Amino acid sequence: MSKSSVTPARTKRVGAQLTPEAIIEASLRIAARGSADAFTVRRLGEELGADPTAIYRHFRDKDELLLSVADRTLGEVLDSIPDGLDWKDRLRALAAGSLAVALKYPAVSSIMASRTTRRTNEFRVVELILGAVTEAGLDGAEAAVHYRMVGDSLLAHVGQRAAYLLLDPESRAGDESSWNREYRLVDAHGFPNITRLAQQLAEVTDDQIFHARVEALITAIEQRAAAVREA
Amino acid sequence: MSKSSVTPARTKRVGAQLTPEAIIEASLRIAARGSADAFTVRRLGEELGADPTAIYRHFRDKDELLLSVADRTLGEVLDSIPDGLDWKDRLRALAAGSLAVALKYPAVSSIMASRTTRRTNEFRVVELILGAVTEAGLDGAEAAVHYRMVGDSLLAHVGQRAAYLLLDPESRAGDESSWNREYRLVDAHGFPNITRLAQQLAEVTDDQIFHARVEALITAIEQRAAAVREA
DNA sequence: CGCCGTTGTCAACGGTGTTGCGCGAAGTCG
DNA sequence: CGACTTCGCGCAACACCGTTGACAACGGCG
Repeated sequence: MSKSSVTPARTKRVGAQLTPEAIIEASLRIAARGSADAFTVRRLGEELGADPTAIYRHFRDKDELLLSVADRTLGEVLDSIPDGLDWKDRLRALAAGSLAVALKYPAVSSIMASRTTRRTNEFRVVELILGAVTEAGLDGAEAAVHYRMVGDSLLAHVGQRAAYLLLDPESRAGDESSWNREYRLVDAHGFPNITRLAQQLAEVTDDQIFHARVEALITAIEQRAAAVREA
Repeated sequence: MSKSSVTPARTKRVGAQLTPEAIIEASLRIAARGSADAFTVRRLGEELGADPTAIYRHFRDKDELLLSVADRTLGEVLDSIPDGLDWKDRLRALAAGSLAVALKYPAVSSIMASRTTRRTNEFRVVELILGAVTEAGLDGAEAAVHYRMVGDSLLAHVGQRAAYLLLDPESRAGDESSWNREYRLVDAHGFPNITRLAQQLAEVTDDQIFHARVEALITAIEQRAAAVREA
């Protein structure tokens, strides 16, 4: 105890087959395969060529591993954002990057939709959004609330899309075709708007929705900043 | 086949202990208890005083039951919306009602955040939102996209809040305290905005965020309608 | 009455995350 | 250099999950 607590960092065995890094990378490889139930401890062991339970020597439980993996994907998002953009385009780039990464690792981001990693890359994302709303002209409590609005909305939308990707094929088929089936058959008297817009509802694309949601966030910040400036 | 298809409704046994109704109500009772893993087939059997697998005589699988239960909760939402509101207040009432129901049955709405029930009450909600955006002045593809924006955003936010409620206590404690712990300790040079706004970030309430998100949706519809009117 | 479909029970299957035990090798120290 | 400790790993097992198939009891109907 006396000596080991003096040099705790050196305790690492050189010949350790598994490292947190290797486990995280294997997790990403599995998550990228996309199939719904892909990311299990046993499959992770398979991918690593090791016993599944060996993972527990490096992460307390699957949740802690997941947080680490998720933070790694946040790093990918940040790397995709170019410098020199104004606040609006920075938020747009963040949104687009988040979506791309979420669709790349759906198993991860669907679970993380309502979590925080509390790790370094998350701090960088928070800083980025706060910088954007600050540049837009908000500060103090206003900035804090609008950061949370942007962060939570982005996370939620991206998690939604990822979760949808993970649905078993039959459930997804049911959801997908509903606009062309169930919604076409509703009673025209009771549901005039659905009846009138059935065709357009079936034609809406995910990208249109995503665009509308992102622009709504930007507009909201803009409006609030304008109101503050006036006061 | 010939006779049973003539009177399919009468096939019901009079003495049937279990009915779809009873199962849905038991599910709601369990979901309302709130604990994370509460809603399992075995616990449902316990609540019903029957064998867990008896449920499969009335629902194809747990997913189908879940869709039915979710649609029932949508009914509760609709019942909470008063008549005679203009489109903005109708959307606000829908949002508030959805949140209230989601927090009442977190186990249900957290799973349903990226699903559609394709059942009657969902049609009514869709009709309601479409009516609102129509009243706001949108039509055709514009109305369809903005309906999806509102519907998906609402579902996502509400599912997020519900999922958070279901987190095991230690994870939730970690997430909750992070604004007062990890975020207070970041490097002031690398993260000036976080450092400056740490106090305000810790003080943001869920209701403030919810309000901001709902108003952002309304503002976006308003702006789009104004732009369309001008053209 | 006797058939038959419906409904509940029971045991079991394959899957999940997780833990306790033992082994063997790497690092430390007399 | 040998003994001792430490620790990463494999193995077997546990509790729980959703789901299935066989079987028994029961009611309605010919």
